Amino acid sequence: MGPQYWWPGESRFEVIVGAVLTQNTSWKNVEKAIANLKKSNLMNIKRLTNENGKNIATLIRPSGFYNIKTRRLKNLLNYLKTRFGSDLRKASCISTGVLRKELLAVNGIGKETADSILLYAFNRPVFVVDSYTKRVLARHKMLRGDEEYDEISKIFYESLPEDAGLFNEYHALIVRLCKEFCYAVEPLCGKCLLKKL
DNA sequence: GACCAGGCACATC
DNA sequence: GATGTGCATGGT
Repeated sequence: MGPQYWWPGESRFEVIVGAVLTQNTSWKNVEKAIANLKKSNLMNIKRLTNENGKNIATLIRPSGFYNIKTRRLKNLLNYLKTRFGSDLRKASCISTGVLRKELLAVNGIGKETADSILLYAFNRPVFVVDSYTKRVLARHKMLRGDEEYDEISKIFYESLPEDAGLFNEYHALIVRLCKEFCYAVEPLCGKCLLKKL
């Protein structure tokens, strides 16, 4: 199906911001929040780090959970500032394992958000397990349903070569599958049945 | 008006 | 360790 060009974002920093904003939120809403930040010239690590929380919260409002997401962004920005002096290029000399551990230590950054940042912002060979991933595996009876995050990612690590580019495309295709075809809970919902006919 | 969307932390048992 | 809950908007 050709390259999917993921993650949708113009810069590494934009990917990082989007990873937090999209927590339990549709990407459509996140796009509005990102557009607001860009309009205010705040899609920049140093400027956003120095911006007051109240204004950030107002701008990211469309993405929902705006107060808690503002706090999470602040926590993450604070880590990036103390660790890299807000220069993301400095992350290149840190091992993926260490980077992941540090990201997970930031309050508000869980496994999926950390892995999204690692893969899509830092190009590390990490497989992202999100609700799309789980849905596809579940529909193909590859999950019982009570597996933990690391247990699910293990399926991919044990089946695929460790390759960031491959993991990127693979996950993007899983998402495309979910969006273009019916991967809801039921085997085939009425709407998709009609579409098929 | 109900339900859902690319989570996470925290309280409680 | 497992389960429940708050966080909030916008689209269908």
